Amino acid sequence: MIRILAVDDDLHMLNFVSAELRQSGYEVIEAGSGEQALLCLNSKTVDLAVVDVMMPGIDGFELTQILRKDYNLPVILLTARHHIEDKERGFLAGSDDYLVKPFESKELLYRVKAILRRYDHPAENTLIIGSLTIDFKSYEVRSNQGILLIPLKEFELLALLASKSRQVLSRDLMIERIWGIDFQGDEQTVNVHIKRLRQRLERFAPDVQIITVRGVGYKLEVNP
Amino acid sequence: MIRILAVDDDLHMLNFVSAELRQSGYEVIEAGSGEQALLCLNSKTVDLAVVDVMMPGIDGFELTQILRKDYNLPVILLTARHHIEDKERGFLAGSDDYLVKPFESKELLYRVKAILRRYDHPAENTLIIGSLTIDFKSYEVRSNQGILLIPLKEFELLALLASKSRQVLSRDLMIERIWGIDFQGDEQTVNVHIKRLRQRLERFAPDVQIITVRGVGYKLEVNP
DNA sequence: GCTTTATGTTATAATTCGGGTATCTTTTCA
DNA sequence: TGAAAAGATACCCGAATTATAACATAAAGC
Repeated sequence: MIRILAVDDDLHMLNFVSAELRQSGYEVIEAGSGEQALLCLNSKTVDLAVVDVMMPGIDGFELTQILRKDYNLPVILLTARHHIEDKERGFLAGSDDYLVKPFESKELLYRVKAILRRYDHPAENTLIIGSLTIDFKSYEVRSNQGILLIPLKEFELLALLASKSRQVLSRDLMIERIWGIDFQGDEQTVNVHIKRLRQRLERFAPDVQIITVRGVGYKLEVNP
Repeated sequence: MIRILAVDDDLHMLNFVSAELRQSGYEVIEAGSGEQALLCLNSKTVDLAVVDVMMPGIDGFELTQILRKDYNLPVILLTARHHIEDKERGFLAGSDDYLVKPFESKELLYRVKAILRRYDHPAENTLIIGSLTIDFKSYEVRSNQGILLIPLKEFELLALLASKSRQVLSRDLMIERIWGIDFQGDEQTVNVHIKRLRQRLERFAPDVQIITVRGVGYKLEVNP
């Protein structure tokens, strides 16, 4: 099931959008504000976001930036105006598409489809990285050495690193994604978990390595 | 260099499109018909296609289908009409986006960028300068000699110089951009980092050189 | 209820960077 | 030509960053 996050402070519009999307077989999560949208993402994974530009608090541009950067989500922006400057801001923020209200529902659906088609949708249950297979459903990690059951936090850390393999992720980002925005603890926590994960990988999948980039964060690399 | 295939039987429009794209730094290959477009693809690889709908022979819809299916190319369709049926046909054929003529050139450019980004096109996260590739996501520098991991400050310095290659940058500017406005230290610091960077490049990418412009600053140059 | 495991904290060790400084080299121009 | 300025180079060392280990709870399993 493909899950779409719809964000709009205008309830009327929000209902319209989600009704149309649901009718086409998508699962829709509704959020009345940018803040609420981010909360939703902590508990649910989604495949695409449809976001209104004009909102109090975190506005559409800001939200788009966060969704693209931290969650790697495709975004369709909705706006009442169609000034070129708005489009410029939207695309700069990283939106994938831009719809001017009022629009026909078909228009929205086509654009949703086009984007999902392009994201060739690896929302599967497993992720293969080097000799490792990470199974999100069973929370297992497999390699040619067998099945490894690892603690949740380490699993999440590995999954996060693997989902953005080769990219350096900051400790900050990891904490936000794994522990949540309101985690009180230290960044040292990440270091410790990295250490534990490394120990496991060392024996279990020596070709997968966690590289430290001093001053920035960590990344996952696969050696030949 | 990102290469875009522009297809239109209307030469006036074709010139407009390719001029705009070229001005933004893309390499453009022009084709006056669908048939010609397919011919081009035999000799050149391209990253994206901008296709007019109304063409004699193979029309835009048909071409889109072929490009998507056989070449896995993203496609932006251009049309004079904006009937919803046309958009429907376009999206069904597999286009990624749809622009109605007349459109502003910026509109086209944003959509091109958005699509390339959607494809997670390497060009969006990397800077290529001579034999070097600077990867901002992995903080790696690659050349035909392999992968180089360099300290953060040197990486930032290289990235800055590369992003403005051939332009002379003052030490002042570099400090402001890399260390921040409130850096207390000496301009000598820059010299030292330049020295270190030079040593690295010497072995790793001899075609890329940091030139001193006495009394002004440094610039990056690529030798043939 | 006892043992084991998970997870965060704290303390300490290890490492690497990055900036300072001293000295040598080159350039410039009086 | 030679003194002064700018830059290159070599080296040092403190401090910020990260790694590691040991510990303390809490949760889960038996």
